[in-house]
Amino acid sequence: MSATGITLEDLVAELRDRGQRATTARRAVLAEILAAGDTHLSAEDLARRIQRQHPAIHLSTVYRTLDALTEAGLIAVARFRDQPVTYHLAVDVHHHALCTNCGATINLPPGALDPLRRRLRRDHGFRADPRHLTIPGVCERCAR
Amino acid sequence: MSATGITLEDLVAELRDRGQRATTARRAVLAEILAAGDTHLSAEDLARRIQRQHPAIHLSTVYRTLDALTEAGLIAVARFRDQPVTYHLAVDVHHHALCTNCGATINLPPGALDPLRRRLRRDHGFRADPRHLTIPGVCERCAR
DNA sequence: CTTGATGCAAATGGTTTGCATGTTT
DNA sequence: AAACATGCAAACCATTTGCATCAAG
Repeated sequence: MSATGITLEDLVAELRDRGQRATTARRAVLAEILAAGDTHLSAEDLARRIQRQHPAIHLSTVYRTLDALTEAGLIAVARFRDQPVTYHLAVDVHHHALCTNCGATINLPPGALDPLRRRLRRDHGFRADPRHLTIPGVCERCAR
Repeated sequence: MSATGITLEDLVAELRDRGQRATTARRAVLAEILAAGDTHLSAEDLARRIQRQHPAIHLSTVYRTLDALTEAGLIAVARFRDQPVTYHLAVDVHHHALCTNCGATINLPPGALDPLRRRLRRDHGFRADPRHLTIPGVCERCAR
């Protein structure tokens, strides 16, 4: 499901296109997020992993980098419950279902929420913007 | 839309039924949440309001009370973005849409997400539990 | 060389906790 | 009286920020 053929260089190029600098820290963050596939990582997760290779890269830099990458549209944010915020590649992934038991993530196709959006619009005049919506529940394996 | 005929005494009775004590602080919190109707209040919002009548009730007590009431199923939690967590009556309100512009809340009928749940179940074996889901977007008035 | 990114340490802000005391049952 | 809730101050923890230094364009 995460077999997008995206490479680190694609992401770096994209970053440059948005007028952002491609620094060591940013490459490292992108590389780890790319390597993580569907797994969602917190800022601290990322810092720990990155520091195996680049001990000098500071947690605060990771936070600032994550902000920059989010702003650039390369990565997206997901929150759930009390857990710290997590990040993942934004490439055409729009909604998630998150297993509250094992933490597994299911990426939903971009249109999955369209019927709901239409209904909200029609019945309540409400323009839903569910780009970063995470739906809690229990995944197939955990359901037994 | 918040014209549920629920009274403070209903809530207090419910609380007692769950084996919890009906203290001044808990009554005060329930009263404010009830008075707030569809508005979502943070712990600090509630503390400020409560302290107008009961200056001695401490913010930490409000937090502990909110935990207790949530545990008892009387109130429910909603999160959005970076904002602090907010609380509202749990009585048969299951999903929300929240205007990111003005903060207005739209309560969706309990079945509003059923089609989505069915699809997730059928296509991914995923049992969604969207009890506390809050859908961001822009409400009718703010859309112009 | 100029602008923006980084490391570090310190600050922030929402939330939680330990403990002695007060209140509910 | 026993069990539990509360007030207060202090701790926590994820995240942010100020500032001097460093690296990318």
